[in-house]
Amino acid sequence: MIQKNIDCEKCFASPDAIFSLLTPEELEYVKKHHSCAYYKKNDILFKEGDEPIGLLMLSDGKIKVFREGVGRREQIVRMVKPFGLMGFRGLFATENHIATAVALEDTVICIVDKDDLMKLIRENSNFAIGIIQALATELGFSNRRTVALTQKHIRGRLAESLLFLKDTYGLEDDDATIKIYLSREDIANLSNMTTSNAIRTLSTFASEEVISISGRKIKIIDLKKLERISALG
Amino acid sequence: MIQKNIDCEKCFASPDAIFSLLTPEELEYVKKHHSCAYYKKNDILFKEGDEPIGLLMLSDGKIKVFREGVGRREQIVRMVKPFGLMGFRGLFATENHIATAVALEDTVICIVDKDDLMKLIRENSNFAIGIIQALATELGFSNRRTVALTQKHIRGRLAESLLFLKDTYGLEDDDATIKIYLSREDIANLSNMTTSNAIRTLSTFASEEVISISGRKIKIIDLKKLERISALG
DNA sequence: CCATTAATATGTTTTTCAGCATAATAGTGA
DNA sequence: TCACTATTATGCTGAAAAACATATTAATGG
Repeated sequence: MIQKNIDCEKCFASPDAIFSLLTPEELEYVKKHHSCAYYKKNDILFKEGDEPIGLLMLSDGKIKVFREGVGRREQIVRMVKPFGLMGFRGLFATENHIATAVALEDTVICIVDKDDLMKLIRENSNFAIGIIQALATELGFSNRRTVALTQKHIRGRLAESLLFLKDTYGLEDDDATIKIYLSREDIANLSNMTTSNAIRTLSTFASEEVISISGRKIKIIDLKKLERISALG
Repeated sequence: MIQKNIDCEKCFASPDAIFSLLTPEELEYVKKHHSCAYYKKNDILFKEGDEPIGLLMLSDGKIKVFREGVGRREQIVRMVKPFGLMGFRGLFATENHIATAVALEDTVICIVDKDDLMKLIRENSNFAIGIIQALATELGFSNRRTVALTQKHIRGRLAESLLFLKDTYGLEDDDATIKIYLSREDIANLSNMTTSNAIRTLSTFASEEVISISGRKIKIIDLKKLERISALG
């Protein structure tokens, strides 16, 4: 699965990626020592219980990270977009992965092994602060999400998920269609509801002309209304 | 509210506290530059929307951290025990507080302002890693909790909360009574249910002889059973 | 110490949503 | 291409939990 030193240039070039915080020497070092991995749609990057191997940066593609709860029902806790970091939390909490990561489309990731990661954190305080920022942002997201998922009703949860997907992956050229191709089941697992209810509620939103649906493509027609539904709960 | 340089010795002496990672010089510096703050039961440490001022370490007491959701209903996202860190997440995510912290009993905290905090993180990689560990652990907790709160049924959620309180604050000398004094409302806000349902379900647990209740004191009678209820959902 | 308010307790009603069933449609592999 | 499977769609039923109502008990302040 893992091929050495191919095709993560984007990770090293993008100003959005955490590697932009490295010194030229460190960057050179990482370029030499990292690995790349390629995954096809539905491939598993890591599973709950696996030992973390280091820092994974998504170079290309989309990933869902979920936990299995009661009755193997999955709850998506994160959606990753390019240059997002994964897989290193457990290293620091000294535990194995508590979630599973699956590619939603063909995906390339960049891997920095744990020793190199620790080395960078120790040597470069900017990089360490970058890691802290990533965790702090993610924790904020998680706390907000906990409350939204537990307190909002189905319509509110689904509306919030759609807005979240829009914010995360953006819109297509029509400036309306959410740039992700998710099954109804994934949308349900993101929004803490059954697949039936995700389908049903999406249909309702469509009939209310808040969104329009064409297969798995979801177009936001009335953003204000969608935001209102989300805010109201 | 804030008095300078009094009574946080514990924070500087405990091997459990993050300050144990500081060099003697840094420790001296923090001892000189920190502040102490004293709060009575129900006092607010910080509110959702407030600007973070630095790192808060709980020296003595107990604190709940919650977010207000739909209809001002509060969801507790964290319970802090001595030497736990608070209030710095927003500094790194560059946003204001997204939650409110309230003292559950008389409380002493130690405050390191943000400039000093940044200085320590930049200078001492062990300290930086300590901060990373705190965030990583908290994020793991939050993710687990999201799934438990959304997927488990009332009994499972309440059982889990009781076990969580036991693990966080420990047991009294009888090795059974949970060492915290919480209102039913707080228990409900921790467990994502209405106060009525918290009261009702606690009564049920008592009648099933899983716990026994004496006012706000909760004694765990059948730990195995409680764990089973929590695991089952 | 009493009056007032807050917290706890418990019963009843209503809403929300999960669970199940069934059908139609879309995807996939031999 | 056709058979087979997965996904989407929709209706119906029942369980779970919120909302509401009303006592009862405990805590608090004048």
